[in-house]
Amino acid sequence: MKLEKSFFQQVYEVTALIPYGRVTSYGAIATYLGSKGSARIVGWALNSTKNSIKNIPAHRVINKSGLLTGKHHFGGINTMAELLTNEGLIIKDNSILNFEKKYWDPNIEL
DNA sequence: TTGCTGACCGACG
DNA sequence: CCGTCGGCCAGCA
Repeated sequence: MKLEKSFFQQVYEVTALIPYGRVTSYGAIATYLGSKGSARIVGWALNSTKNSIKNIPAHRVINKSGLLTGKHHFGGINTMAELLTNEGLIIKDNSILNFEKKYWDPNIEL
């Protein structure tokens, strides 16, 4: 299959496929796209999602430690945590409880 | 056009 | 355990 889409575009697709109440990591998406070391780019792409008209659940994407590193960029410091909490997740100290159980890996699910 | 930066991750000392 | 560095891709001055 030839995906001539840009790395960013692919990030949007994968992020949009994240099920409700699930979370994944930048590295997982990067790995799924074939660029393991491009985890940073994933975060950069998600930053562009704010500018995008599409409703991308970027709040479901966090770092591999289950830490909400990107909460600063959601307009509000608590915005990301509240969004996740609203989905049934539990945020404690900027980290997700039961992260392993709520973890959604595109490499496995897709 | 060149160079720096950014929501990360893994390796090394 | 903690600090530092390289790699990856795209946007911007």
